Amino acid sequence: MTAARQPSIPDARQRLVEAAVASFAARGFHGTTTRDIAAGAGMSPAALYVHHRSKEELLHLISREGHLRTLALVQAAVAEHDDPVAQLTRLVEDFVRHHALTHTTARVINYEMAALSAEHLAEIQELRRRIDAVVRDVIERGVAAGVLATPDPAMTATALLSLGIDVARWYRDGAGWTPDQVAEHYRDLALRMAGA
Amino acid sequence: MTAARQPSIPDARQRLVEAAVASFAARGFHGTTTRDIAAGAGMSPAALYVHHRSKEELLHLISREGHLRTLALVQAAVAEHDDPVAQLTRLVEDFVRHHALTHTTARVINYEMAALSAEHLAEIQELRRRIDAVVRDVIERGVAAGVLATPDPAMTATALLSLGIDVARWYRDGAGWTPDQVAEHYRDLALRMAGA
DNA sequence: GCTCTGACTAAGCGCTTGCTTACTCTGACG
DNA sequence: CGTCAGAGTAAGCAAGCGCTTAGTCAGAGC
Repeated sequence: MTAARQPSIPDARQRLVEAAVASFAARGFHGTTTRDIAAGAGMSPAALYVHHRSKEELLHLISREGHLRTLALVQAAVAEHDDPVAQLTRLVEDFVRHHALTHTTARVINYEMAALSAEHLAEIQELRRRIDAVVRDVIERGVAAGVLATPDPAMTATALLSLGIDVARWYRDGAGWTPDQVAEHYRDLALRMAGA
Repeated sequence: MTAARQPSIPDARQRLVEAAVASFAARGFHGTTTRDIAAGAGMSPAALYVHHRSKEELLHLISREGHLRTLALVQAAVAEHDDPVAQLTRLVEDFVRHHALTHTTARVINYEMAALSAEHLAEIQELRRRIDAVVRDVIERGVAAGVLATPDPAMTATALLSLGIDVARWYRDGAGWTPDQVAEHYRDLALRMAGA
């Protein structure tokens, strides 16, 4: 009973999520119709409501999974090393590469937040605070240990996150730089910014 | 005839523009209705069409004026000095302060571009290329003169512009930092990034 | 072979959308 | 005082919106 629906349901459900990501990224949440999403998944308009409660719930699903993945990414970067400089190096490189690689999803989760319901928005903002705290903590520990130097660690943390997030806005596939090239250059910029 | 309409027309027309900026920034272009805009300007829904051709034309007007102002800002910063380091210092400080001060308008012109018509989008992208060229040129001249040092001036220019633009996304009035504080800190970050 | 479950859809409901039409009103001009 | 231009509006149209209803159909279980 529970095993029998595995091959069928997740596939269609996931196809709808992927079509929603593509549409939301291209035209925004309010510029996307439920018919766009269903057509993108090769289904009739009503099929969306077989697998998801509403258009907003789709956005929430995309947003929550994306933020959880980003939180896991920054936590993993910090867990790998003890030295704040090594942690920051790894964190920025992974964060930037991730935003270049998944720029379509990243665009949705960072620029369509205003379309979330009040409760869903609050949940997402809590995840963002936790991501923010990890980055700020790395810089504060680095400054305390004397291996980093910046007059305002909180603002420098904001700038580093901002720099990484905004990659999702301007990055284009196959136009100039690869995700690895951007990640490496940004890693060096970040180390300079933090006074390593 | 031409002088007589001065006190009346521009006022109502401008009020509609300001209401559109507020609505577009809060809910996005597609999330804003023409009734929202008209109500924000204290008028009936039909009044919008007395002063503007369409909702999209309002966005175009806001976008063009905003980009022209930003272009003028970066050109003025470069015109003030001969030294690339002094030019970059002034440019980043003014650019960032401007994006913090006018974050509502800046949010619209940077994050609602996809809602423009094909022709209007092309016009705006040309303005953005010119803004980009000014910043890239400053860094390239600085590197050539040996007063700046970065392995990829074009990517560093992209990062600096990105950092300034993204201020419009996260900056909140009266929450932590003043526009001047952000401008000063970001100026110092920029000089480190560019290897001054 | 019959039943039942669940993925999927054709049709469409009630509402909102961007924009228009046909009108009123005010105030400047001769 | 009559005319006329232009700011503004009440009412509404056609189209599109998110979502629902009532049903079809394929396959698994007995």
